Amino acid sequence: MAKETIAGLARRLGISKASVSYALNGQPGVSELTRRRVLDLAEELEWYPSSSARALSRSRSGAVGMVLSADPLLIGTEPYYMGLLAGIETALAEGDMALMLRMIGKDPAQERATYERWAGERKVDGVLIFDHLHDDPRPALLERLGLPFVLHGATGMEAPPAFSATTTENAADAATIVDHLHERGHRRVAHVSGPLTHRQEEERIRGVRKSSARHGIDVVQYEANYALESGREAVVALFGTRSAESATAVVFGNDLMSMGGLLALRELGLRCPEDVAVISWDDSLHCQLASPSVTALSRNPTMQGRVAAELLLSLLDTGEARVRSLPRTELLVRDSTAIL
Amino acid sequence: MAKETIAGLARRLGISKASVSYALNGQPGVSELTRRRVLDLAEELEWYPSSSARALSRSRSGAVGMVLSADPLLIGTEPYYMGLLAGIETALAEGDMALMLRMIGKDPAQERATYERWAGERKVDGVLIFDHLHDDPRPALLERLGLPFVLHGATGMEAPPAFSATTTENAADAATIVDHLHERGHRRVAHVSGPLTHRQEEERIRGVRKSSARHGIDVVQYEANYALESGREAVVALFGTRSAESATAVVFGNDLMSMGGLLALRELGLRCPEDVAVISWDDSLHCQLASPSVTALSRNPTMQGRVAAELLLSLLDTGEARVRSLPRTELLVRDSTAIL
DNA sequence: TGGAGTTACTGAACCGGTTCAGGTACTACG
DNA sequence: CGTAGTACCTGAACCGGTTCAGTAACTCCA
Repeated sequence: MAKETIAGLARRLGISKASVSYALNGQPGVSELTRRRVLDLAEELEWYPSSSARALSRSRSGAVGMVLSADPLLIGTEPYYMGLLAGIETALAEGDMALMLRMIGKDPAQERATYERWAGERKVDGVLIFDHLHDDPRPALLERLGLPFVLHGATGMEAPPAFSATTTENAADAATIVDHLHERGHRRVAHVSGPLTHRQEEERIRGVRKSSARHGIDVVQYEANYALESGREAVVALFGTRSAESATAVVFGNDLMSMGGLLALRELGLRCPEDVAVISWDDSLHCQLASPSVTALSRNPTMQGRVAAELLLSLLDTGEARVRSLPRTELLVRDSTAIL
Repeated sequence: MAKETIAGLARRLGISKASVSYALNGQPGVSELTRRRVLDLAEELEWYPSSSARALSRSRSGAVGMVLSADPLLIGTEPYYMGLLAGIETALAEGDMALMLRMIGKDPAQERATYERWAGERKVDGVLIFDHLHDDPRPALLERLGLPFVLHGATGMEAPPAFSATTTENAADAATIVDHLHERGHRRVAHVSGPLTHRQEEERIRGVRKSSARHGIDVVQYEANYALESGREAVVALFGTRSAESATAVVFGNDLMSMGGLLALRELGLRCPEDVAVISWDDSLHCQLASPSVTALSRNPTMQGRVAAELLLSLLDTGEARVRSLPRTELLVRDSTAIL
């Protein structure tokens, strides 16, 4: 089973390499008869063109890269990223692109080095990046490297960005959440956000403030870092000293912090939802399984991943940068905000 | 910023392409002085060799593939695979290999097609496979395709397999679990396994039977399918009719089924651990967060992934197939098997 | 002193595709 | 009938590395 090549096929059929290539790629320049003969032979021999040879001559690797930069401990527990990944991969597969995955710690230098190397080696045709940071260095870096990219979840842009991106309706989401809490009778809520270095958090905070003001709701802000433990700490800080003006509801920036918060409430002897209601900005199995189950905003990560990947494919295809806002989120009301 | 090539470097330095190549790859044939000049220039120009050109001439793609074949819904919720992935990726990165990821549904034909294509296109140098099935067609297929592979979690081999694999100590794990239950006073336990098409389940069942017999414990067997819902169904089937001979403890094959089981127990009005104790063959955040928290066997997926990846790297390097048994597991005792 | 051995280097072939610039042969049209 | 146009096909260059065979200079030792 010596490896066949295009030259081999050509020899067997008594035609030139060029004709075989044209036939395989559906390009004009060969008769229908010849094309059929080539395709039939390729199938019969179970032959596929060498991806590296193709990549070299086309100057296209056929792969896109993704750097998952997160605490290794967190990575497995963050269901959002897995859903996103699944959506991205299926969309890429449909566009006949491979996904190259790199997992690194929360080290910006390493992420940067990865992009530099990928660009230099021309190992990927483009990359997907997420977690839009304040003064995010990545767009400029990738621009300089000439590596096409899509920023998933761009936020806080005054004007639409000059690059491809998906955008989230953080203000609308904030309104959904606050409206729900208001309807449930809450007049003083705490908002435990992720780190403010993430631009989306700024936007969420603004949104929560604005919606709350409209309803005459008081907001207490607390900055955490998406980890379970930080959700716990937030609750201890917010409710540890049972001050009279404690909030009656807490909005957590993701599902893990919600879980941490729930644990802390229990430890403090506070009941959920009777004493404190809880609502999560991210849904996941954790929210469903917790007791009480946690009301959550479902962002449908798989769908989001699909949208982002399609954006990247179209960018690679046409070279045209586009911005698409992500599909509507959905509030899944569960026990943690039940009416008493 | 026209893309530099090896020819460009050679021209700038006034030497031949061959010398540049030798210098870059640490091969003999160039003086130390020349090597330094080449390396310095490469660094100065931020130049990296084209991966596709290198892949073509070396006949090595520099990537390994992994097919995640699972219900897309399940994929995000199965923390085991994410941990595994993280371990694999970090080990591969250390060996300067890239990870190519493909996610497909539970469709064996599609998995097979993926391997055939990867082999034909020589897109990956090897693959990692897991979930050893009964009459698993993949080892033979990959052998035929000439695609090196490591089977993660091989089980039920009479003799050590002829290919690279990691093996799990299912019998020892079963003993750990049963011993613990016996110590806690249980004399009749139910074992909710994953599908018997998975070879590891056969081995686990045998192990549980054997250890139980030694302790004079009765075992009820139930075959489920790893999904949350199937854990719930198992409990309903086992405890729905409150027969006198109901078990006092349930062993679940993974964390998701444990969660489903916990929900079902609650619905049936059975208390855990008072009426029925629960123990999970897989640990995860779910087990920690559940109430009661669930005693679980931690398999340390990240470490396992690392071992599997290292095995593949050494296979690609030396061509020598090896079998390594996975590191010891650890029983994390939590509330679901508390002493009353 | 002369031949073997070593070191440093080079030209050219090669990996396996894609693509461009022709070259036939055949059809169409004025 | 001459020529332009088209359909089909080919040889050769090219993508950017690696590697082999060969050459020149220099060392070493009998």
